[in-house]
Amino acid sequence: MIRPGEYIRDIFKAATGTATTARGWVKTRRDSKGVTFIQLSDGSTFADLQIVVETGTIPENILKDVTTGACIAVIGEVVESPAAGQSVELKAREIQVYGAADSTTYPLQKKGHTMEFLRGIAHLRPRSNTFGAVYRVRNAISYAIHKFYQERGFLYLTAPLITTSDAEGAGAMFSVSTLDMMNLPRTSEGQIDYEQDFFGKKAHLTVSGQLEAEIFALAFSNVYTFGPTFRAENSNTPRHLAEFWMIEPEMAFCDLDGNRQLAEEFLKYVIAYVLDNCKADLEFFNKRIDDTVLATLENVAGSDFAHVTYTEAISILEKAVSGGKSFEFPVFWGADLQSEHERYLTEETFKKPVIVTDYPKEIKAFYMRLNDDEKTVRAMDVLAPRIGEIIGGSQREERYDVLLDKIRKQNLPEEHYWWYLELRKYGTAPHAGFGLGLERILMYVTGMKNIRDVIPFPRVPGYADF
RNA sequence: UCCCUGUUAGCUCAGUUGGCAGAGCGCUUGACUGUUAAUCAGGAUGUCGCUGGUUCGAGUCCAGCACAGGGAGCCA
Repeated sequence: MIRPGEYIRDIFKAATGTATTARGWVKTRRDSKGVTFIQLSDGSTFADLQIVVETGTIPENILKDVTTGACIAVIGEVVESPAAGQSVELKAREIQVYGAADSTTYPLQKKGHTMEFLRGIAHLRPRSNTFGAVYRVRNAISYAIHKFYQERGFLYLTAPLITTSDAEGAGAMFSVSTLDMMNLPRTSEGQIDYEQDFFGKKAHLTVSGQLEAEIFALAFSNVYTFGPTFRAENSNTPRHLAEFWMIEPEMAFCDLDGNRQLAEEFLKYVIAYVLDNCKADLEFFNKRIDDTVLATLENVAGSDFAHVTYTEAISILEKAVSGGKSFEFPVFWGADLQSEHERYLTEETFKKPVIVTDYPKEIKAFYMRLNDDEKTVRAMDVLAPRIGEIIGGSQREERYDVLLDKIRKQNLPEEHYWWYLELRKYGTAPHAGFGLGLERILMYVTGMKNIRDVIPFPRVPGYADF
Protein backbone atom coordinates (compact mmCIF):
# COMPACT_ATOMS: atom_id res chain seq x y z
CA MET A 1 0.00 0.00 0.00
CA ILE A 2 1.10 3.51 -0.74
CA ARG A 3 1.27 5.54 2.48
CA PRO A 4 1.04 9.31 2.91
CA GLY A 5 4.37 10.73 1.82
CA GLU A 6 4.77 8.11 -0.90
CA TYR A 7 2.25 9.34 -3.46
CA ILE A 8 3.59 10.94 -6.60
CA ARG A 9 2.18 14.26 -5.41
CA ASP A 10 4.48 13.91 -2.37
CA ILE A 11 7.49 12.98 -4.47
CA PHE A 12 7.10 16.30 -6.29
CA LYS A 13 7.70 18.04 -2.97
CA ALA A 14 10.61 15.83 -1.85
CA ALA A 15 14.11 17.23 -1.47
CA THR A 16 16.55 16.43 -4.24
CA GLY A 17 18.72 13.48 -3.34
CA THR A 18 15.89 11.63 -1.59
CA ALA A 19 15.81 7.92 -2.36
CA THR A 20 12.25 6.84 -3.09
CA THR A 21 9.98 4.41 -4.90
CA ALA A 22 7.22 5.54 -7.24
CA ARG A 23 4.44 3.16 -8.23
CA GLY A 24 1.90 3.82 -10.92
CA TRP A 25 0.78 3.46 -14.51
CA VAL A 26 2.77 4.58 -17.54
CA LYS A 27 1.15 7.39 -19.53
CA THR A 28 3.77 7.72 -22.25
CA ARG A 29 7.36 6.93 -22.97
CA ARG A 30 9.90 8.79 -25.11
CA ASP A 31 13.22 7.40 -26.26
CA SER A 32 16.36 9.19 -27.25
CA LYS A 33 19.78 7.77 -27.98
CA GLY A 34 21.15 7.85 -24.47
CA VAL A 35 18.04 8.30 -22.35
CA THR A 36 14.43 7.16 -21.98
CA PHE A 37 11.68 9.29 -20.42
CA ILE A 38 8.65 7.70 -18.77
CA GLN A 39 5.59 9.67 -17.64
CA LEU A 40 4.18 7.95 -14.55
CA SER A 41 0.85 8.60 -12.83
CA ASP A 42 -0.65 7.15 -9.65
CA GLY A 43 -3.75 9.35 -9.83
CA SER A 44 -2.74 11.39 -6.79
CA THR A 45 -2.23 14.57 -8.76
CA PHE A 46 -2.70 15.91 -12.26
CA ALA A 47 0.99 16.07 -13.18
CA ASP A 48 2.86 12.93 -14.20
CA LEU A 49 6.19 12.14 -12.61
CA GLN A 50 8.95 12.11 -15.19
CA ILE A 51 11.18 9.05 -14.82
CA VAL A 52 14.61 9.29 -16.40
CA VAL A 53 16.32 6.09 -17.46
CA GLU A 54 19.89 6.42 -18.67
CA THR A 55 20.60 3.81 -21.29
CA GLY A 56 22.26 0.77 -19.74
CA THR A 57 20.85 1.31 -16.23
CA ILE A 58 17.84 -0.95 -16.72
CA PRO A 59 18.08 -4.31 -18.55
CA GLU A 60 16.50 -4.22 -22.00
CA ASN A 61 14.19 -7.19 -21.24
CA ILE A 62 12.56 -5.15 -18.45
CA LEU A 63 12.48 -1.84 -20.31
CA LYS A 64 10.71 -3.40 -23.30
CA ASP A 65 7.60 -3.92 -21.13
CA VAL A 66 7.54 -0.32 -19.94
CA THR A 67 4.95 0.90 -22.43
CA THR A 68 1.82 3.04 -22.25
CA GLY A 69 -0.60 1.45 -19.77
CA ALA A 70 1.91 -0.76 -17.96
CA CYS A 71 2.00 -0.78 -14.17
CA ILE A 72 5.47 -0.37 -12.73
CA ALA A 73 7.50 0.51 -9.64
CA VAL A 74 10.55 2.68 -10.02
CA ILE A 75 13.25 2.77 -7.37
CA GLY A 76 15.48 5.76 -7.71
CA GLU A 77 16.55 9.16 -6.60
CA VAL A 78 14.73 12.50 -6.75
CA VAL A 79 16.85 14.87 -8.82
CA GLU A 80 16.49 18.42 -10.03
CA SER A 81 15.25 18.44 -13.61
CA PRO A 82 17.62 20.16 -16.02
CA ALA A 83 14.85 20.75 -18.58
CA ALA A 84 11.72 22.86 -18.52
CA GLY A 85 8.35 21.28 -17.73
CA GLN A 86 8.99 19.97 -14.24
CA SER A 87 11.10 21.01 -11.27
CA VAL A 88 12.09 17.50 -10.19
CA GLU A 89 12.20 14.08 -11.77
CA LEU A 90 13.00 10.56 -10.65
CA LYS A 91 16.26 9.05 -11.83
CA ALA A 92 15.67 5.32 -12.09
CA ARG A 93 18.04 2.83 -10.52
CA GLU A 94 15.72 -0.16 -10.75
CA ILE A 95 12.34 -0.87 -12.37
CA GLN A 96 9.86 -3.60 -11.53
CA VAL A 97 7.03 -4.35 -13.93
CA TYR A 98 3.86 -5.43 -12.12
CA GLY A 99 1.77 -5.68 -15.26
CA ALA A 100 2.71 -5.11 -18.87
CA ALA A 101 0.20 -3.67 -21.37
CA ASP A 102 0.46 -4.81 -24.98
CA SER A 103 1.03 -1.57 -26.85
CA THR A 104 -0.49 -2.92 -30.05
CA THR A 105 -3.87 -3.45 -28.34
CA TYR A 106 -3.97 -1.09 -25.33
CA PRO A 107 -6.78 1.30 -26.28
CA LEU A 108 -5.59 4.48 -24.54
CA GLN A 109 -3.23 6.29 -26.87
CA LYS A 110 -1.06 9.25 -26.15
CA LYS A 111 -3.41 11.47 -28.09
CA GLY A 112 -6.81 13.00 -27.59
CA HIS A 113 -9.81 10.69 -27.49
CA THR A 114 -13.48 11.55 -27.77
CA MET A 115 -15.62 11.29 -24.66
CA GLU A 116 -17.85 8.78 -26.45
CA PHE A 117 -14.92 6.44 -27.08
CA LEU A 118 -13.69 6.73 -23.48
CA ARG A 119 -17.18 6.00 -22.19
CA GLY A 120 -16.95 2.62 -23.90
CA ILE A 121 -13.78 1.81 -21.96
CA ALA A 122 -14.95 2.94 -18.52
CA HIS A 123 -12.54 0.45 -16.95
CA LEU A 124 -9.54 2.31 -18.40
CA ARG A 125 -10.73 5.90 -18.68
CA PRO A 126 -9.83 6.78 -15.06
CA ARG A 127 -6.21 6.60 -16.23
CA SER A 128 -6.71 9.35 -18.79
CA ASN A 129 -5.88 12.97 -18.03
CA THR A 130 -9.47 14.14 -18.35
CA PHE A 131 -11.08 11.48 -16.20
CA GLY A 132 -8.30 11.55 -13.64
CA ALA A 133 -9.09 15.24 -13.19
CA VAL A 134 -12.87 14.63 -13.16
CA TYR A 135 -12.68 12.02 -10.43
CA ARG A 136 -10.26 14.02 -8.30
CA VAL A 137 -12.60 17.03 -8.47
CA ARG A 138 -15.57 14.76 -7.72
CA ASN A 139 -13.74 13.53 -4.63
CA ALA A 140 -12.86 17.07 -3.55
CA ILE A 141 -16.43 18.30 -4.00
CA SER A 142 -17.81 15.37 -2.02
CA TYR A 143 -15.46 16.18 0.84
CA ALA A 144 -16.28 19.91 0.65
CA ILE A 145 -19.99 19.13 0.87
CA HIS A 146 -19.62 17.21 4.14
CA LYS A 147 -17.23 19.87 5.44
CA PHE A 148 -19.68 22.69 4.68
CA TYR A 149 -22.60 21.09 6.51
CA GLN A 150 -20.58 19.66 9.39
CA GLU A 151 -19.04 23.09 10.04
CA ARG A 152 -22.58 24.45 10.35
CA GLY A 153 -23.77 21.79 12.79
CA PHE A 154 -25.94 19.87 10.32
CA LEU A 155 -26.64 16.22 11.12
CA TYR A 156 -25.76 13.79 8.33
CA LEU A 157 -28.75 11.57 7.66
CA THR A 158 -28.50 8.45 5.52
CA ALA A 159 -31.93 8.24 3.94
CA PRO A 160 -33.15 4.79 2.89
CA LEU A 161 -32.65 3.74 -0.71
CA ILE A 162 -35.59 1.34 -0.69
CA THR A 163 -38.96 2.86 0.03
CA THR A 164 -42.56 1.69 0.08
CA SER A 165 -43.79 5.25 0.18
CA ASP A 166 -45.45 6.06 -3.13
CA ALA A 167 -45.99 9.58 -1.86
CA GLU A 168 -42.82 11.08 -3.25
CA GLY A 169 -44.06 12.13 -6.63
CA ALA A 170 -40.66 13.28 -7.90
CA GLY A 171 -40.63 10.99 -10.91
CA ALA A 172 -40.92 7.46 -12.26
CA MET A 173 -39.56 4.83 -9.90
CA PHE A 174 -37.69 1.54 -10.24
CA SER A 175 -39.49 -1.40 -8.66
CA VAL A 176 -37.73 -3.49 -6.04
CA SER A 177 -39.10 -6.99 -5.89
CA THR A 178 -38.12 -10.60 -5.31
CA LEU A 179 -41.25 -11.96 -6.97
CA ASP A 180 -40.72 -14.45 -9.78
CA MET A 181 -41.56 -12.40 -12.86
CA MET A 182 -42.39 -15.54 -14.81
CA ASN A 183 -44.95 -16.56 -12.21
CA LEU A 184 -46.45 -13.55 -10.45
CA PRO A 185 -48.84 -14.12 -7.56
CA ARG A 186 -52.28 -12.61 -8.21
CA THR A 187 -55.01 -11.22 -6.00
CA SER A 188 -58.61 -12.31 -6.49
CA GLU A 189 -59.03 -9.15 -8.64
CA GLY A 190 -56.20 -10.27 -10.91
CA GLN A 191 -53.74 -7.64 -9.72
CA ILE A 192 -50.17 -8.50 -8.72
CA ASP A 193 -50.24 -9.55 -5.08
CA TYR A 194 -47.49 -7.50 -3.48
CA GLU A 195 -48.43 -8.86 -0.04
CA GLN A 196 -46.39 -11.89 -1.07
CA ASP A 197 -43.43 -9.75 -2.07
CA PHE A 198 -40.33 -9.26 0.09
CA PHE A 199 -41.56 -6.13 1.87
CA GLY A 200 -45.23 -7.14 1.90
CA LYS A 201 -46.11 -4.22 -0.32
CA LYS A 202 -44.91 -2.54 -3.49
CA ALA A 203 -41.39 -1.19 -3.04
CA HIS A 204 -39.21 1.18 -5.06
CA LEU A 205 -35.79 2.73 -5.18
CA THR A 206 -35.96 6.20 -3.70
CA VAL A 207 -36.37 9.25 -5.90
CA SER A 208 -35.62 11.66 -3.06
CA GLY A 209 -34.64 11.64 0.59
CA GLN A 210 -36.60 14.81 1.23
CA LEU A 211 -39.49 13.35 3.20
CA GLU A 212 -37.14 11.48 5.51
CA ALA A 213 -35.02 14.62 5.83
CA GLU A 214 -38.11 16.55 6.92
CA ILE A 215 -38.69 13.99 9.67
CA PHE A 216 -35.14 14.46 10.91
CA ALA A 217 -35.19 18.25 10.58
CA LEU A 218 -38.13 18.26 12.98
CA ALA A 219 -35.91 16.58 15.57
CA PHE A 220 -32.34 17.71 14.81
CA SER A 221 -33.08 21.21 13.40
CA ASN A 222 -30.52 21.13 10.58
CA VAL A 223 -29.84 17.95 8.62
CA TYR A 224 -28.60 16.84 5.22
CA THR A 225 -28.59 13.70 3.15
CA PHE A 226 -25.92 12.80 0.62
CA GLY A 227 -26.50 9.62 -1.29
CA PRO A 228 -27.66 7.97 -4.50
CA THR A 229 -31.07 8.61 -5.99
CA PHE A 230 -32.87 6.77 -8.76
CA ARG A 231 -35.18 7.94 -11.50
CA ALA A 232 -36.72 5.53 -13.99
CA GLU A 233 -37.62 8.25 -16.47
CA ASN A 234 -36.73 7.53 -20.09
CA SER A 235 -34.54 10.59 -20.23
CA ASN A 236 -31.92 10.68 -22.97
CA THR A 237 -30.11 13.95 -22.42
CA PRO A 238 -26.63 15.11 -21.42
CA ARG A 239 -28.10 16.26 -18.09
CA HIS A 240 -29.93 13.18 -16.77
CA LEU A 241 -28.94 9.88 -15.18
CA ALA A 242 -31.04 7.00 -13.90
CA GLU A 243 -28.73 6.80 -10.86
CA PHE A 244 -27.23 9.98 -9.52
CA TRP A 245 -26.06 11.48 -6.24
CA MET A 246 -27.99 14.15 -4.50
CA ILE A 247 -27.41 16.38 -1.49
CA GLU A 248 -30.57 17.42 0.33
CA PRO A 249 -30.29 19.81 3.28
CA GLU A 250 -33.42 20.40 5.33
CA MET A 251 -33.65 23.13 7.94
CA ALA A 252 -36.23 23.74 10.66
CA PHE A 253 -36.92 27.38 11.60
CA CYS A 254 -36.09 28.36 8.05
CA ASP A 255 -38.10 30.19 5.40
CA LEU A 256 -37.50 30.57 1.67
CA ASP A 257 -35.10 33.48 2.16
CA GLY A 258 -32.95 31.40 4.50
CA ASN A 259 -33.14 28.52 2.05
CA ARG A 260 -31.99 30.73 -0.79
CA GLN A 261 -29.14 32.16 1.26
CA LEU A 262 -27.93 28.69 2.22
CA ALA A 263 -28.06 27.49 -1.38
CA GLU A 264 -25.93 30.40 -2.54
CA GLU A 265 -23.50 30.11 0.36
CA PHE A 266 -23.22 26.38 -0.27
CA LEU A 267 -22.46 26.65 -3.99
CA LYS A 268 -19.89 29.38 -3.40
CA TYR A 269 -18.23 27.36 -0.64
CA VAL A 270 -17.90 24.27 -2.83
CA ILE A 271 -16.56 26.29 -5.76
CA ALA A 272 -14.05 28.12 -3.55
CA TYR A 273 -12.91 24.79 -2.10
CA VAL A 274 -12.26 23.35 -5.54
CA LEU A 275 -10.48 26.52 -6.65
CA ASP A 276 -8.21 26.23 -3.61
CA ASN A 277 -7.57 22.51 -3.78
CA CYS A 278 -7.79 21.36 -7.41
CA LYS A 279 -5.92 24.11 -9.21
CA ALA A 280 -4.01 21.88 -11.63
CA ASP A 281 -7.14 19.92 -12.55
CA LEU A 282 -9.13 23.10 -13.14
CA GLU A 283 -6.37 24.55 -15.28
CA PHE A 284 -6.53 21.42 -17.41
CA PHE A 285 -10.31 21.77 -17.83
CA ASN A 286 -9.85 25.38 -18.74
CA LYS A 287 -7.23 24.52 -21.34
CA ARG A 288 -8.75 21.43 -22.91
CA ILE A 289 -12.47 21.25 -22.09
CA ASP A 290 -13.94 24.75 -21.69
CA ASP A 291 -11.83 27.90 -21.66
CA THR A 292 -14.40 29.83 -19.63
CA VAL A 293 -14.40 27.53 -16.59
CA LEU A 294 -11.81 29.27 -14.43
CA ALA A 295 -13.11 32.77 -15.06
CA THR A 296 -16.68 31.63 -14.40
CA LEU A 297 -15.81 29.94 -11.11
CA GLU A 298 -13.77 32.86 -9.87
CA ASN A 299 -16.58 35.20 -10.81
CA VAL A 300 -19.26 33.07 -9.14
CA ALA A 301 -17.26 32.60 -5.94
CA GLY A 302 -16.88 36.36 -5.61
CA SER A 303 -20.23 37.78 -6.70
CA ASP A 304 -23.85 37.59 -5.64
CA PHE A 305 -26.36 35.42 -7.43
CA ALA A 306 -29.24 37.14 -9.16
CA HIS A 307 -32.67 36.68 -7.56
CA VAL A 308 -36.00 37.18 -9.27
CA THR A 309 -39.48 35.96 -8.55
CA TYR A 310 -41.21 33.86 -11.15
CA THR A 311 -43.49 36.80 -11.88
CA GLU A 312 -40.48 39.06 -12.48
CA ALA A 313 -38.85 36.37 -14.65
CA ILE A 314 -41.97 36.20 -16.82
CA SER A 315 -41.99 39.96 -17.29
CA ILE A 316 -38.28 39.89 -18.28
CA LEU A 317 -39.09 37.22 -20.85
CA GLU A 318 -42.15 39.09 -22.09
CA LYS A 319 -40.03 42.19 -22.57
CA ALA A 320 -37.51 40.11 -24.52
CA VAL A 321 -40.29 38.81 -26.77
CA SER A 322 -41.64 42.32 -27.46
CA GLY A 323 -38.02 43.34 -28.16
CA GLY A 324 -37.83 40.77 -30.94
CA LYS A 325 -36.55 37.65 -29.16
CA SER A 326 -38.39 34.55 -30.30
CA PHE A 327 -38.95 31.46 -28.18
CA GLU A 328 -40.28 28.10 -29.30
CA PHE A 329 -42.63 27.96 -26.29
CA PRO A 330 -44.99 30.82 -25.42
CA VAL A 331 -44.29 33.02 -22.41
CA PHE A 332 -47.22 33.84 -20.13
CA TRP A 333 -47.88 33.92 -16.41
CA GLY A 334 -48.73 30.37 -15.37
CA ALA A 335 -46.54 28.60 -17.92
CA ASP A 336 -43.60 26.55 -16.68
CA LEU A 337 -40.19 27.94 -17.59
CA GLN A 338 -38.73 25.97 -20.48
CA SER A 339 -35.03 25.26 -20.99
CA GLU A 340 -34.80 28.07 -23.53
CA HIS A 341 -36.32 30.51 -21.03
CA GLU A 342 -33.96 29.45 -18.27
CA ARG A 343 -31.07 29.80 -20.71
CA TYR A 344 -32.13 33.30 -21.64
CA LEU A 345 -32.25 34.35 -17.98
CA THR A 346 -28.89 32.87 -17.00
CA GLU A 347 -26.91 33.30 -20.21
CA GLU A 348 -28.26 36.56 -21.62
CA THR A 349 -30.01 38.57 -18.92
CA PHE A 350 -27.83 37.93 -15.86
CA LYS A 351 -24.81 35.95 -17.16
CA LYS A 352 -24.50 34.18 -13.79
CA PRO A 353 -26.52 31.84 -11.57
CA VAL A 354 -30.08 33.02 -11.05
CA ILE A 355 -32.44 32.02 -8.27
CA VAL A 356 -36.09 32.06 -9.30
CA THR A 357 -38.66 31.91 -6.50
CA ASP A 358 -42.41 31.93 -5.91
CA TYR A 359 -43.77 29.86 -8.79
CA PRO A 360 -47.47 29.36 -9.55
CA LYS A 361 -48.82 26.63 -7.31
CA GLU A 362 -50.19 24.67 -10.27
CA ILE A 363 -46.75 23.85 -11.66
CA LYS A 364 -45.09 22.87 -8.38
CA ALA A 365 -45.38 20.01 -5.87
CA PHE A 366 -48.13 19.84 -3.25
CA TYR A 367 -45.79 20.13 -0.26
CA MET A 368 -44.54 23.62 -1.12
CA ARG A 369 -45.78 26.38 1.17
CA LEU A 370 -48.63 28.47 -0.16
CA ASN A 371 -48.05 32.22 -0.28
CA ASP A 372 -50.59 34.71 1.07
CA ASP A 373 -51.63 35.56 -2.50
CA GLU A 374 -52.88 31.93 -2.67
CA LYS A 375 -51.61 31.77 -6.27
CA THR A 376 -47.90 31.10 -5.78
CA VAL A 377 -45.83 28.79 -3.61
CA ARG A 378 -42.50 29.26 -1.88
CA ALA A 379 -40.52 27.32 -4.46
CA MET A 380 -36.95 27.99 -5.52
CA ASP A 381 -34.89 26.92 -8.51
CA VAL A 382 -31.23 27.79 -8.87
CA LEU A 383 -30.41 28.04 -12.56
CA ALA A 384 -26.86 28.00 -13.87
CA PRO A 385 -25.65 29.01 -17.33
CA ARG A 386 -25.18 25.99 -19.63
CA ILE A 387 -26.40 23.46 -17.00
CA GLY A 388 -29.92 24.72 -16.34
CA GLU A 389 -31.48 23.70 -13.05
CA ILE A 390 -28.77 22.85 -10.56
CA ILE A 391 -30.84 23.12 -7.37
CA GLY A 392 -34.57 22.73 -6.76
CA GLY A 393 -36.11 23.43 -3.38
CA SER A 394 -38.82 25.09 -1.37
CA GLN A 395 -40.15 26.16 1.97
CA ARG A 396 -42.42 23.31 3.01
CA GLU A 397 -46.07 23.67 3.93
CA GLU A 398 -46.01 23.32 7.72
CA ARG A 399 -49.70 24.13 8.37
CA TYR A 400 -51.73 20.97 8.86
CA ASP A 401 -55.01 22.30 7.47
CA VAL A 402 -53.45 23.92 4.42
CA LEU A 403 -51.45 20.78 3.59
CA LEU A 404 -54.47 18.50 4.01
CA ASP A 405 -56.52 20.81 1.82
CA LYS A 406 -53.88 20.68 -0.94
CA ILE A 407 -53.61 16.89 -0.77
CA ARG A 408 -57.41 16.61 -1.12
CA LYS A 409 -57.66 19.18 -3.92
CA GLN A 410 -54.99 17.37 -5.92
CA ASN A 411 -56.75 14.02 -5.37
CA LEU A 412 -53.69 12.48 -3.75
CA PRO A 413 -54.21 9.34 -1.64
CA GLU A 414 -54.59 10.95 1.80
CA GLU A 415 -53.93 7.73 3.72
CA HIS A 416 -50.42 7.42 2.26
CA TYR A 417 -49.45 10.74 3.77
CA TRP A 418 -50.50 9.95 7.33
CA TRP A 419 -47.06 10.35 8.87
CA TYR A 420 -46.23 13.36 6.71
CA LEU A 421 -49.39 15.00 8.04
CA GLU A 422 -48.65 13.97 11.61
CA LEU A 423 -45.39 15.90 11.45
CA ARG A 424 -47.63 18.98 11.06
CA LYS A 425 -49.90 17.84 13.84
CA TYR A 426 -47.24 17.30 16.50
CA GLY A 427 -44.75 20.09 16.99
CA THR A 428 -44.68 21.47 13.48
CA ALA A 429 -42.24 24.22 12.57
CA PRO A 430 -41.52 26.31 9.51
CA HIS A 431 -38.91 24.45 7.52
CA ALA A 432 -37.27 24.47 4.12
CA GLY A 433 -34.74 22.58 2.06
CA PHE A 434 -33.44 21.83 -1.39
CA GLY A 435 -31.79 19.20 -3.55
CA LEU A 436 -28.50 19.62 -5.35
CA GLY A 437 -27.42 17.15 -8.01
CA LEU A 438 -23.77 16.24 -7.43
CA GLU A 439 -23.21 15.53 -11.10
CA ARG A 440 -24.81 18.84 -12.10
CA ILE A 441 -22.43 20.85 -9.94
CA LEU A 442 -19.56 18.74 -11.27
CA MET A 443 -20.52 19.61 -14.84
CA TYR A 444 -20.61 23.25 -13.89
CA VAL A 445 -17.22 23.15 -12.18
CA THR A 446 -15.36 21.04 -14.75
CA GLY A 447 -16.99 22.29 -17.94
CA MET A 448 -17.71 18.69 -18.96
CA LYS A 449 -20.58 18.65 -21.45
CA ASN A 450 -22.19 15.29 -20.68
CA ILE A 451 -23.33 14.12 -17.25
CA ARG A 452 -22.27 10.58 -18.20
CA ASP A 453 -18.68 11.77 -18.03
CA VAL A 454 -18.70 13.09 -14.48
CA ILE A 455 -19.86 9.88 -12.74
CA PRO A 456 -17.63 6.78 -12.61
CA PHE A 457 -20.13 4.39 -14.19
CA PRO A 458 -23.21 6.03 -15.69
CA ARG A 459 -26.60 4.34 -15.66
CA VAL A 460 -28.97 5.60 -18.36
CA PRO A 461 -31.83 4.05 -20.35
CA GLY A 462 -30.40 1.07 -22.23
CA TYR A 463 -27.00 1.15 -20.57
CA ALA A 464 -25.66 -0.04 -17.22
CA ASP A 465 -22.35 -1.69 -18.16
CA PHE A 466 -19.35 -1.95 -15.83
C1' U B 1 -40.50 9.07 -25.83
C1' C B 2 -40.32 12.95 -30.10
C1' C B 3 -37.25 15.86 -33.88
C1' C B 4 -32.46 16.35 -36.44
C1' U B 5 -27.59 14.33 -37.59
C1' G B 6 -24.24 10.44 -37.74
C1' U B 7 -21.98 5.06 -37.86
C1' U B 8 -15.56 3.77 -43.10
C1' A B 9 -8.29 1.10 -40.13
C1' G B 10 -6.79 0.80 -32.96
C1' C B 11 -8.46 6.46 -32.64
C1' U B 12 -10.22 11.01 -35.40
C1' C B 13 -12.10 11.57 -40.04
C1' A B 14 -12.18 12.22 -45.92
C1' G B 15 -14.37 9.32 -49.71
C1' U B 16 -16.79 13.56 -55.96
C1' U B 17 -22.04 11.51 -60.65
C1' G B 18 -22.95 4.31 -58.18
C1' G B 19 -17.01 2.02 -61.05
C1' C B 20 -9.48 -0.49 -57.74
C1' A B 21 -10.61 1.41 -49.79
C1' G B 22 -7.84 6.77 -48.34
C1' A B 23 -5.29 10.54 -44.85
C1' G B 24 -3.53 12.12 -40.06
C1' C B 25 -2.57 10.20 -35.40
C1' G B 26 -1.52 5.70 -32.79
C1' C B 27 1.23 0.98 -33.51
C1' U B 28 5.78 -1.19 -35.53
C1' U B 29 11.21 -1.02 -37.51
C1' G B 30 15.29 2.18 -37.56
C1' A B 31 17.85 7.06 -36.70
C1' C B 32 18.69 10.92 -33.06
C1' U B 33 23.04 13.34 -26.51
C1' G B 34 17.42 15.73 -22.24
C1' U B 35 12.50 14.69 -24.27
C1' U B 36 7.49 17.23 -22.65
C1' A B 37 0.97 14.49 -26.88
C1' A B 38 9.50 14.78 -28.92
C1' U B 39 11.41 14.90 -33.97
C1' C B 40 12.96 12.49 -38.80
C1' A B 41 12.73 8.13 -42.28
C1' G B 42 10.53 3.27 -43.69
C1' G B 43 6.41 -0.54 -42.73
C1' A B 44 1.88 -3.18 -41.46
C1' U B 45 -3.28 -2.39 -40.56
C1' G B 46 -10.51 -2.86 -43.16
C1' U B 47 -17.09 -7.74 -41.52
C1' C B 48 -17.33 0.43 -44.89
C1' G B 49 -22.96 -0.60 -37.89
C1' C B 50 -26.63 -4.91 -38.95
C1' U B 51 -30.48 -7.15 -42.21
C1' G B 52 -32.76 -6.97 -46.70
C1' G B 53 -33.73 -4.43 -51.53
C1' U B 54 -32.54 -1.74 -56.39
C1' U B 55 -28.39 -2.40 -59.98
C1' C B 56 -23.94 -5.47 -64.65
C1' G B 57 -21.71 -3.22 -60.28
C1' A B 58 -23.39 -0.27 -53.66
C1' G B 59 -19.01 2.75 -48.64
C1' U B 60 -22.23 5.78 -52.00
C1' C B 61 -29.29 4.86 -53.70
C1' C B 62 -33.97 2.69 -50.93
C1' A B 63 -36.40 0.23 -46.49
C1' G B 64 -36.22 -1.72 -41.62
C1' C B 65 -33.38 -2.33 -37.21
C1' A B 66 -29.38 -1.26 -33.68
C1' C B 67 -26.20 2.17 -31.48
C1' A B 68 -24.17 7.15 -30.77
C1' G B 69 -24.32 12.65 -30.75
C1' G B 70 -27.23 17.33 -30.60
C1' G B 71 -32.06 19.48 -29.44
C1' A B 72 -36.98 18.82 -26.73
C1' G B 73 -39.94 16.74 -22.67
C1' C B 74 -39.44 14.77 -17.44
C1' C B 75 -35.87 16.85 -13.50
C1' A B 76 -31.33 17.17 -9.88
